[in-house]
Amino acid sequence: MSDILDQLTEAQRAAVTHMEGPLLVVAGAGSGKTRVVTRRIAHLIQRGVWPNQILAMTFTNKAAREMVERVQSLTGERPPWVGTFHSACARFLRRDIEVLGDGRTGQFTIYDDDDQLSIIKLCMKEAGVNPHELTPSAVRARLSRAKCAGVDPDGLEADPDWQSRQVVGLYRDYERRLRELNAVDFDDLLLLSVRLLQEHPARRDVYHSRFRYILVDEYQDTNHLQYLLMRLLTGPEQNVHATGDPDQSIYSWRGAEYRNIMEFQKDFPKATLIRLEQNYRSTQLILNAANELIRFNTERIDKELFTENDSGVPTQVIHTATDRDEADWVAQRVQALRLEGVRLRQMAVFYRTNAQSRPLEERLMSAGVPYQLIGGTRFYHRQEIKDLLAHLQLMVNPRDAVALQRVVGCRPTGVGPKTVEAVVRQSADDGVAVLDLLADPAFPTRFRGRCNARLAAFAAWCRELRDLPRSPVGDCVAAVVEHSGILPHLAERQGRDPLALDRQENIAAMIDRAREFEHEHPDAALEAFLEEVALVADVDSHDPDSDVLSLMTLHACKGLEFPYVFIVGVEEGYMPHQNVIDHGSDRDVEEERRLLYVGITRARRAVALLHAEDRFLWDRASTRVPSRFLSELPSDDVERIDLVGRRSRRYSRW
DNA sequence: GGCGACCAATTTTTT
DNA sequence: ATTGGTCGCC
Repeated sequence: MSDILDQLTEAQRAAVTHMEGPLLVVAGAGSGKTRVVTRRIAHLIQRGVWPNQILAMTFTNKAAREMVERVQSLTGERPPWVGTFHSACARFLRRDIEVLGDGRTGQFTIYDDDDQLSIIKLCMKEAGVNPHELTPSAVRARLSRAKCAGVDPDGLEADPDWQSRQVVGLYRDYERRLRELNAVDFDDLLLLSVRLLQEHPARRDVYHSRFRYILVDEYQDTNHLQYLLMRLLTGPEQNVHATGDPDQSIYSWRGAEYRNIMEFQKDFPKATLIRLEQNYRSTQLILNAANELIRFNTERIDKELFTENDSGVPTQVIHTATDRDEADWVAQRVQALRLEGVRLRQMAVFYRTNAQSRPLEERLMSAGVPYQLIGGTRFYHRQEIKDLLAHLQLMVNPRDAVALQRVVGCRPTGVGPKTVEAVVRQSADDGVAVLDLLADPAFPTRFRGRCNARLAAFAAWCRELRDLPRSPVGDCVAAVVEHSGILPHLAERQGRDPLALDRQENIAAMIDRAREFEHEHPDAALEAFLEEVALVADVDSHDPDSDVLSLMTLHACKGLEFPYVFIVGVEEGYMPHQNVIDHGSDRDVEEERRLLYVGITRARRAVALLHAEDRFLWDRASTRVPSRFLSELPSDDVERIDLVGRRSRRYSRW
């Protein structure tokens, strides 16, 4: 017990020892929030609460894992259930989705945003919508926004915005298709869980008696559905604990409403409010810069972080001639710090968009600086990985015709889109899952189309796929790779596809990943593996133990900290982003400012903000303007270094 | 109808 | 860098 309460300030201790009733902790950047949350969980457990009566929801799987580890080392007990909203919902639905009676079963597939987009394109094609007038990604954004706000097609029909009403038909088609495919998208995980709890009080009671303590981290970034979920999961005892910081809300584009945190006390009038404003992470000068910057936002609760740390060194603002010089400066500075004995894992580079990593990577590579890229072209989104996953998804969910199409298309099978279309139509007519139809030994008699030898051979192959052993997971994935013929097919393409070798290696890495998963969860089913793969975030791949430089977007850096931080591309067009300048409101600009605030407050010892005079954008040179946010920094605490016209020409490619 | 080759178009941020 | 479209060949 004693070490749980060790070295805590009064405010922190009050939060840690809070037992019953609603609790809101407004925790500024670097104020020891994680510490407070993990210790509160440990404290609850030590006071006799069973770990499995606690449900904690974090923003990323990595945060969840960390929390589990820390609680475990504090208590030595079995850890509570910690996960993201999405993974918790996936588990609720695996169990209970059939209660909803919309035709979906516990074997549902989780579609990622790419799958979502292809379904929307299909719907648009069928409805004869011109994709140039209304782009599929705009439709997706609207549908997602509607879903996250809890608006169904009927509700959208009443929307005052005609552009929203325009997509009502597509919304209905899209939903119908997902139901037929026995699939859900990310938003559905939340939406259907909310529906489950709202419409089936008996299920809700089950969850209430199971989870007596609910904790929600990063509350400023919850959307309406997540808010409803929290309220629905909170039992009559109201043991709900939310933690967050309105100044770090950076996901409004995904439906996050930081008003949720502002109104917690209205929702729970008995709530205890604890504010953590002392920062233990950064130097005074870093904090001055951050405080001064965020003061320019009008919509916020007044909050001023303070620290008793050293004043440190001024924040540097570096103006270079080109993007190449910018990358060069970072590489050289990293090398210099290394010579001073700073480890690479103590440094990180942040940027606004994933595409900005390219010039950095080139310089770092030639300078011999090892780095890890968080995000970017994500592993699980590579085509060969998606091809392999489609096989597994089809095994689990025999109704997944989208997966079937991918399986057919990833290598020559003698079967093409037209034939698949006919088979899918037949399976719909018969009311039989498409894989079950194909795998049926009586397929030729049940399929009313032409059944030539190639199709019969493919049907036999499908039967073998369906009957492969599904556990243990590692063996299953290896067997599917073997059966799929993906590797020989890639080997054959070696000459024409320069990436063929990489792809083969990625497939091998995927088998390793499955074996690892099997090792961590010996009894887990194939479904569980697919779920993990579908729901892992990019920050989840961040490995703080390997001694390399970390590169990531400003969104991905949330929740992390590094002694030395570089932020590149601090220019109009990136910060704020061009889309915000062109179409955004003041509120959107404020979110961009918060994004930079989050980046700066990750740093313990020093921050450098870089911007270039000229930059290659879409293969064309463009002249850049420093970000408006740079002029908002306190000039006394900032050191401005202008390198334009000095060493630039040496490295310039013009 | 299937398949391979070639060209264009898209990328803000992510569970 | 993936994908979706079109074209010519089997």
